[in-house]
Amino acid sequence: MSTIREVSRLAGVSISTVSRVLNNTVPVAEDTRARVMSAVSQLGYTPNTFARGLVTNRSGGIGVVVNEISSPFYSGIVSGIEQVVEASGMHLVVSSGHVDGNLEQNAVTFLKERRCDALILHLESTSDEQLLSWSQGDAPTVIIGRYIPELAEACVYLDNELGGYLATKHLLEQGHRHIAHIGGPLTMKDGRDRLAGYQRALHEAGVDCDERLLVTSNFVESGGHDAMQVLLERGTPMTAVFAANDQMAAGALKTLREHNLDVPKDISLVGYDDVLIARYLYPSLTTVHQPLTEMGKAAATIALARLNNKETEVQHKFNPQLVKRESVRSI
Amino acid sequence: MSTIREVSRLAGVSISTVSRVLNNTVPVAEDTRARVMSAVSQLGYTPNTFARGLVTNRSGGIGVVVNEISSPFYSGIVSGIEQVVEASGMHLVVSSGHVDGNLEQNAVTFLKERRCDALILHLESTSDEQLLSWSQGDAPTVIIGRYIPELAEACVYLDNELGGYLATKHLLEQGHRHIAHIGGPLTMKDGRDRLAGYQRALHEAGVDCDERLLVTSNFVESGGHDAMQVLLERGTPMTAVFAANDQMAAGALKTLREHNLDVPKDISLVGYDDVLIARYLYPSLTTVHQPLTEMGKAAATIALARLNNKETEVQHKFNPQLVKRESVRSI
DNA sequence: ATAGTAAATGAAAGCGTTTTCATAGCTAAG
DNA sequence: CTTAGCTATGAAAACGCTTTCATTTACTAT
Repeated sequence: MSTIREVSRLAGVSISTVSRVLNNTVPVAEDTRARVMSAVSQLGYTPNTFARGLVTNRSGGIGVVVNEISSPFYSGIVSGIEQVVEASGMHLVVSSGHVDGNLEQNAVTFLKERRCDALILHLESTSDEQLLSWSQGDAPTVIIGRYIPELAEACVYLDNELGGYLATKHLLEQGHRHIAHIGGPLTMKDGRDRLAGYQRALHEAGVDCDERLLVTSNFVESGGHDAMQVLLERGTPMTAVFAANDQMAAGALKTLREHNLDVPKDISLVGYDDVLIARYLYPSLTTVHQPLTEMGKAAATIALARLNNKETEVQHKFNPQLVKRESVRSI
Repeated sequence: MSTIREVSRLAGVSISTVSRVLNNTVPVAEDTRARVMSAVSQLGYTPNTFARGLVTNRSGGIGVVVNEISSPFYSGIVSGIEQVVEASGMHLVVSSGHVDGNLEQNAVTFLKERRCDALILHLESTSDEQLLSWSQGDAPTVIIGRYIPELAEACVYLDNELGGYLATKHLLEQGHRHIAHIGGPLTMKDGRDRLAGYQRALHEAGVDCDERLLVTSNFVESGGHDAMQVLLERGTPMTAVFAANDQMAAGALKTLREHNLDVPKDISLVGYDDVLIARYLYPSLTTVHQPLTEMGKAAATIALARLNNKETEVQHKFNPQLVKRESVRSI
């Protein structure tokens, strides 16, 4: 690896001049600039990141923490972040939280130690207070999937209450009156908000909110499967189910099929997230779409803007959208 | 941020001693070690990565290039890599190739400039020669999804020919004789190998390889959809289809449904990859499973071993496995 | 007792940049 | 013709660490 000194010797200038050419900080005479550039390409010189970082205190890395990269939900977000970050010549350092609170903490600490220039976090088991304290640190911090008033400018999130409302309202409009809800864990804000939206839609329509039509479970396929089982065993009449995410909907669909119930003929079904499987299920799933990639892009844009002390007009609150497919019928 | 100097002052020792305590390089008297450690935690000191890297020439980062993080296929691999890398106290720097050859090049160059200690690559549009030349560089390089004889020790790959063989053989065993194949692009080795396995199985069973039952297309849903359309239009009799990946199988399934053909009653269907959707499709898809996470782990293990000049016994060639679900029936 | 050796520690060089400050060479104003 | 004010460049400090080499101290062996 060649150094800036070798370049300067070959070009017959001082290392300061080489640095200036490379960083475009100060005007340099055209011919010296040309000599330097030619020396650079002759030697195949690339600046040493460490030396540069030591002086500038910038690593060029943006740290990202999500629960689990391999989930379609998170990888959609990461993909959006990546596009923006890489376009700006920086790079992505990824770490997973794996749902566990301690691991989330570790992941963040880890990235901070690695001197990431900014952090983009989607955390579930970490308190608002903790996030607040992290945000005081040197590295600009952007939070995805949560709204914290004190950090409003640093939050990118989806209106989950609205999503729940849209899903339920759609079912109401199709004539359904006995609508069950398979909710996510109430410990998670996403789960609570979607439930709240469900309830608001029912109230607005003057439909009673029957407790027996409500089950909460985990955001995975088996969670939906079990929850549907519970609903059927209760025997409460229902014509539609709104599941708080697509994987739960898929599980519920399986249970219904096991009971020889047809979707949407016997029971209509709505999911949430619009991940890939929603399109592939049979019947394809009516669900609530979240602009994951867009949200990732927005988060990255905010992070970069803060890093460079620039102002940006970026959307913070994203709206979910109902995607109508084949799993709902009107009655 | 506190520095090693402040720690040394607080502990009443020299900075060399602090460094020695922190890196465990040389024995240090028990009481001095204790004094140093207490100073470290009092100040909340963390070593500056840049300064350390400048001396050691190690960044602690492992670079990963895949086509597209948001695809379930790649994120499975990345997830495996991450587990191993993070357990070793290093971190992951991720960059996407996005199928395009130039971008793949860029991504690798980018990571090399970032002084990643090792690289793990899953590339599609890059030649073996290029990979070979990259492997000569300072950073150990591991290649996923390809076998290059000169780099045998650095390759982690799946026996795709065997996978194609298993899928086809299964259909043959169920009594099928007219088996179509929706292949991937023949420019991609994966596509060619799976096709080869398909042909070998047919030959072994003494079944003619009818050209009219062969279509190639792109590894996406619409590719499968179109390819199935072509097969049906040709009108060649067939009772089963082997698609070269699950997404194509899903597309084919859609086409069949549009033509009121039932799977598996009228046509049996086998996919490849066993990504999440395979389980969720209706009927759930018989497919060929690849141990993605395991392969990622293996790749990371090799990279770390090379980095530390250690020997490891790691599996390089992984075997695919047939997963029987509901999309095949015997005739 | 004394030389010799091992163990623990300190001093200082060096890693490759960026950046501040100084200087040399000009141009324009008085 | 002198001097102030630019502009382009160079010299050198600083960033925070690891590591080599030197030094001190404490022991062991003669």
